[in-house]
Amino acid sequence: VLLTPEKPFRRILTGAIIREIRRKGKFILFDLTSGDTLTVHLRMTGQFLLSDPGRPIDKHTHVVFDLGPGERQLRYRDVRKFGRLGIQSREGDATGSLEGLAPDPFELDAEGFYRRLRQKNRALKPLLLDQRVVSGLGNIYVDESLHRAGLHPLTPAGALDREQARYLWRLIRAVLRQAIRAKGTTVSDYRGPEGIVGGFQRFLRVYDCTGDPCRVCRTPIEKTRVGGRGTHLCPVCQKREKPRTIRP
DNA sequence: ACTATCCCCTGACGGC
DNA sequence: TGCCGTCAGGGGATAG
Repeated sequence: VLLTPEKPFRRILTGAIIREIRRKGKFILFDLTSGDTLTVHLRMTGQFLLSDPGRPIDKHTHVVFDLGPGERQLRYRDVRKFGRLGIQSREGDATGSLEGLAPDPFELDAEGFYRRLRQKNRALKPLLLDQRVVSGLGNIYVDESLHRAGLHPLTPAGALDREQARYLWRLIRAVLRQAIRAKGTTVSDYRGPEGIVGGFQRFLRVYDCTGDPCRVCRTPIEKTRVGGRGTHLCPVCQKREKPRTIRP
């Protein structure tokens, strides 16, 4: 392992062996045999790409990992440079801290989710995007989950009863599972490590569907702004009023 | 405790 | 063609 960044990076990564690659929320975690962990967040435009070592390094590639003789290189590319690479070191810890990060939808059960939004006055969408409440959900998957659950993004989180919270949780997990199975959502930049686009954009029902007819009621999908984020919804299926649970 | 706003950075797109 | 404003899968800092 090798390359560009700072001293602790080179020191810890040079010659390191990756024991396991994990995910927590939006973080990719490379556990090394040394006990240290490389933590990565791709943010908006970060990409890991496997590349033949001979290929020229394009101008947006910032880190190159040599994986060993005869292996392709793992290259970190990031047009907007919002992504972060850090090291969680065994002793002192350092740049790669995941402190405060909530469990993700595969680490938390429906009851735990309900407890986290119970008696909260915050609107549902900003709450779901808050990585200290639940991790792993971004703008696309929140919009998609809320539409499938028939919930308006501004619904006060505390207004959901236990059954409604469980229902939303089930749909959140279903959306994420399907998106993972489809290998991600490519609206524009996302690429998998082999450079290929994801497949979940084919299943989007509101995100990036402004003006298209809602698949449930044919009402045109609207785009608004909630908590400073672009927000897509069906004005008929997702009423601001009292939420209701629809059994599938 | 929570909201809104700006900022980080680059590229794409629309209007003039 | 060029210039300007706006917007983008995220999230941290700061002011109110």
